[in-house]
Amino acid sequence: MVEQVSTDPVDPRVTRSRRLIIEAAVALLVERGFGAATVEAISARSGVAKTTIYRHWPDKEAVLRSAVESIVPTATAPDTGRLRGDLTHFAEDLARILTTPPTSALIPGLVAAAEHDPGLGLLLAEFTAGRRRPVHDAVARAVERGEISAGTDPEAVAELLLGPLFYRRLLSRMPLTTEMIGRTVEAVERTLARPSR
Amino acid sequence: MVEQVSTDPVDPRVTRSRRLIIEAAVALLVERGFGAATVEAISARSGVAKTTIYRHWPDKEAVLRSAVESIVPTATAPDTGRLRGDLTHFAEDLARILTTPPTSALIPGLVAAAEHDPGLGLLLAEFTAGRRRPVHDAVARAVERGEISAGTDPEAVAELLLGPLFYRRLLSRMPLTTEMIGRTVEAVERTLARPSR
DNA sequence: AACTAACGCTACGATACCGTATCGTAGCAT
DNA sequence: ATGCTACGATACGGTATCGTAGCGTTAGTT
Repeated sequence: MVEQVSTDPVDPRVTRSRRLIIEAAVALLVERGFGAATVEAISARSGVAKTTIYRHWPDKEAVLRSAVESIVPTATAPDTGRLRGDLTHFAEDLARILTTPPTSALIPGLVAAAEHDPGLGLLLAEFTAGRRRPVHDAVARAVERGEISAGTDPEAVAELLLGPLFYRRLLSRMPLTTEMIGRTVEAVERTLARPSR
Repeated sequence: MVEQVSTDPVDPRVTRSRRLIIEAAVALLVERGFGAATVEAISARSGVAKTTIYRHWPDKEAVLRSAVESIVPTATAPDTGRLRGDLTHFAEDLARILTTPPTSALIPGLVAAAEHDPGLGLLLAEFTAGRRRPVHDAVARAVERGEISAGTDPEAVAELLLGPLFYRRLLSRMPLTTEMIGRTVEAVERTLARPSR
């Protein structure tokens, strides 16, 4: 009996359709929010028939989940050798995500939609957890280097750094300037205790 | 000619209808979000005829704005005589707003709706600005008392304090414990410079 | 070239809304 | 008691969605 490998129902038409659909869904989400991301709008924008959309996804929510998944960025975390540098890199990366499409426009809607849609809630939770991990790593490296106390709570550091950035984007709606980012990183650093030996 | 004072078209039926409508709208917003707050649902829930709703508001958005306005809390700002105390009071007040209905359930939806509805955007902006003001005041008092440097940026302090709290509620969805609040207030304080004389 | 799977198109049925119109009723004021 | 005003009930017309069905067409596959 031939091994039925799980891959390769790769009809190029299928991959093409899926790609066009997701691209259109993302564009609509970004430009006009969750409310405007309707199946018919996705069909019109992608040039793919509505029927075909339902051939690949069971319902609208599934399409939107795929669209959101397709643009969740992975956090970058360069090791600059100093806590200040690590945190700055990280904060600037987050600021980019918060201020440039497609992610920029998506996050507010995602936050609200997650409140009543468990599937999207899971996506959001994964996204934010992934966002905090590089901070944890940076803190761990700083502890190893003896920059900061071993008792430092990495989660607290992450919250202090991420919180103000998200706050600007979602609540106060003020611009995320490099000046503000630098100031926040410095503030977070002043928070931390030097190692006691 | 009798002075036609601008007040008192207070037919008790009117006030009663308005009250029932707003109560129902708030309940729907809180329990099931902006998407479920439809005019027909408000009518059904309030027992007030849909016609009557349109007799008092021009359209659905206006009703929802009134509903949101009706539950926007004003920020409290007691003067405890110490920055630590002021900030703690304030943070705990905000934590309550973020974790107890009706405001708790409303904020995520409001954040998203504000993205595409200028009217609600204005409401959100006013809400957040009002939230930061007590922090500004507390910082000003602390400067006067000589607790902290006169060069302290009150806006930066507000962001550092509010950001992590909102972050927990909206993004990481972890509980807002008094322990976490205390830790955050302490961190914000460590950020601040003593006055140079 | 023939077969097959994916696709496009059009048309539906079913809801769910919005906002308006009509008309009769009930409550308030005087 | 009488008039005015708000209200309730119902019914609309109009849109916008969702998700499905039928059927012919196209593009890969072999």
